[in-house]
Amino acid sequence: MGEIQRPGALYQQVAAEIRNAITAGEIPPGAPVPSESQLMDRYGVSRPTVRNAVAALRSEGLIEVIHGKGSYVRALPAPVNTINRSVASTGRTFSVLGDEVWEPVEEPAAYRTTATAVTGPQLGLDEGEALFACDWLLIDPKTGTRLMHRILIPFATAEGTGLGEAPDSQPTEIYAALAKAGHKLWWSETVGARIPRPDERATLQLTDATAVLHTTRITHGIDDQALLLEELRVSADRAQLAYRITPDKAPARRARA
Amino acid sequence: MGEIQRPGALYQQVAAEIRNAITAGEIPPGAPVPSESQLMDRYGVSRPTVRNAVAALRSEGLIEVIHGKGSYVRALPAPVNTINRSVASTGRTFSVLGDEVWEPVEEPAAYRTTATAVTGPQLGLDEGEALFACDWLLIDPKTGTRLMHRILIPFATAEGTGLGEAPDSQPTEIYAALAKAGHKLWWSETVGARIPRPDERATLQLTDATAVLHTTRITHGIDDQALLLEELRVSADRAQLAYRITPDKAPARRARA
DNA sequence: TATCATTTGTTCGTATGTATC
DNA sequence: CGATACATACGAACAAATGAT
Repeated sequence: MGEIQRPGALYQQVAAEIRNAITAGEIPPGAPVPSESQLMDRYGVSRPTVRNAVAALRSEGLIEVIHGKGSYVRALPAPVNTINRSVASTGRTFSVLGDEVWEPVEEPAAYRTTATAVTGPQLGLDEGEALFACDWLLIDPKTGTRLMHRILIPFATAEGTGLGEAPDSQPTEIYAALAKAGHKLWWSETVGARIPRPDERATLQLTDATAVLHTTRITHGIDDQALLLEELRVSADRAQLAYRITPDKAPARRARA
Repeated sequence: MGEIQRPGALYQQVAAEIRNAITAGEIPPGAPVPSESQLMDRYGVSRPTVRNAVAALRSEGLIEVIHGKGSYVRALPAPVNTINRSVASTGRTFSVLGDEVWEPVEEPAAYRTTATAVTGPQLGLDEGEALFACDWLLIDPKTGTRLMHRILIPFATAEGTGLGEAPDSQPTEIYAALAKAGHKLWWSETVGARIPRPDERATLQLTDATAVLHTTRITHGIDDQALLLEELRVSADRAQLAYRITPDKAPARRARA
């Protein structure tokens, strides 16, 4: 690191110096970043300036700060769970593939709720219509990765399948019940990500500067009718989602991606 | 908002007060949050404390701060591009579906590179083996959403298809060339997210507190051989990805979602 | 167990720079 | 130009967590 002369705010210059030292490998992953007082001496700046620089690197996810101990370079290629979102079927039995076994952290919470402006249209319901719901908090004991799963079952779907009595069933069991009721199933799924809300940060035990992966899966039956909505939330630092894509025999519209 | 009495740091109590006012709808999206001096008076705290609280809400993505003007509640359900990652085919012609037309912002950059510790195994190559590569920066003119696309073509794939001469081809053209060479194509895709690096924040024009969606698509041909690697990066605030899932006729292993 | 030095966290005060209107 | 509002920077003090004595 050399003397500071580059443009911009002081704290950004300090942050850039440290950032360069990290990306250049001078401070390897896991190694401690100089303490605040050392940085004050090194760059001749005040403590607020140093803390501002450290906060910037922290929000970039480049370093981890431990109260009373110090700052450390984050080992970025963290262990990752790959969650396979494909579905396999043998007749009317469905299975979700993957190398992980997700175990409940707490008892599933089954309750009733109503369709919102977001979930209503996806399920073909009006806002305010009643739904069965069940929330799971799951963990992969091998890696400690936590996962939130929510399932919404419209009354129309529950009728005739007995799902209203057991809204805390596993998705594969629900798929089987729907297939038994005569549905030929397929799924549409959207994937997004965002900065976690405080409550998500707590329940998923997320560290600083981590995003949340958020998927919404709609189960479709006969006539492409929407039967079921599942939501999945998981730390983007710990997990990624996997899909298998096979070409559809659909008419082409526009190209380029 | 009432007087501050809850536990925790002062700035966190202030942040919680403002957060509650926002989530309760007292300050609707787009409306200004009280200025720093107003918050100082309102809660009887110093300027650094107020700034700390505002910084917290800012990093949560709850408010947007404009220098010299004020802080405003972010309109969270932002306009979203839904990028359909399915592939349609009619014979040897492939198309990528979606309502957007992505246009190049700048000329594509074609270059040669080598397989890394990450990309090598995915393509079945040793680290350091040479590759053709091409980077695109695309934009959806309707929404202004930007998108980074990178394609990696191993030499083995380029041979016999003439792709080495035109590494800046569209993916659909490359798919067609591979199908013409006798490959029956399918794709595997992984989706992750992370906090953007400073350069990604600049090229994708990301605002504060936005994550980047990151997908890696492998094109498979005969014998499930890996032929091609595509990477996609896009603002998680602006875009989500969509997949279609149909059940595979594969043997079941373990259940539980 | 208790104490102490080190390090980060929180809070106050104050001053000046810069962008917006 | 001036008023307002956010950005940067310095100084100072005490609180809280950590690790070693």
